[in-house]
Amino acid sequence: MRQPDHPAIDTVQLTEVLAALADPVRLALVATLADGGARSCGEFDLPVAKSTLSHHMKVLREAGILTSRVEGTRCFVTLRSELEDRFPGLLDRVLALAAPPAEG
Amino acid sequence: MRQPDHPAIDTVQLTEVLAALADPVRLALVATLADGGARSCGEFDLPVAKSTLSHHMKVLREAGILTSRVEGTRCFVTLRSELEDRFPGLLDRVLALAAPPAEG
DNA sequence: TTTCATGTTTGTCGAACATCGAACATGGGT
DNA sequence: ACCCATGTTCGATGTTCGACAAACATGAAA
Repeated sequence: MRQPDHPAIDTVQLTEVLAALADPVRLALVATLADGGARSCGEFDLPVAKSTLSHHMKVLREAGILTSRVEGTRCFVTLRSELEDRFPGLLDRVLALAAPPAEG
Repeated sequence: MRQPDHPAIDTVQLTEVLAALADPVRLALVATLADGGARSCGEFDLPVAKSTLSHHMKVLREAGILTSRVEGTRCFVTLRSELEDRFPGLLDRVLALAAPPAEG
């Protein structure tokens, strides 16, 4: 597996980021990564086929939201820290609001 | 013209709001309303046909982002203040980041 | 009532999207 | 070399989106 390309963070548009986050599967995916840790793609427990998951990863990567790193036969993803430089506070806010109510 | 329906703010989903904002025309539209004032639909200077504009208004209304009020033959729109209750800080953050660089 | 202004609704189009399964590519183990 | 695990890419399918023009609805003005 070749290392995937990541766009220069300056070229990422706000509407592109919003569109990437405007999907339940992708938002759940990003929320899982919110602790800053890395995950292999297979670790996500989402109700989609692996090809679909791969697609969503690509959308998030191209929106500058996460980075992929290939290691052996696995692919680790992390939130892309530069997104905070480009759109300060955006992801934090969205993730805070996307978080489960956490009451009771 | 009948008064348009607005969804109960509790029923609005975050992904729906994000999707509504993830379009350049709609984002520009919302940014114009950011001063809190009302505008009639015709006041917006956007490069789309009026039917298209009407469609975008509908999307924003159904996402709980703005309210429409019909007055005579005109239709006034405003940002919907309850959105702030539902998703605190979201619109502020997005609009701050969408704002023109304002340099020079 | 006829006309005009302002929006909305409807129908249509092509583009983009979400999803899947199948096929493929790659690397690690045995 | 062979097999398995892990992802990616491809092709197909159905849905949604954004755009427009045309038709409609409504209210105000003449």
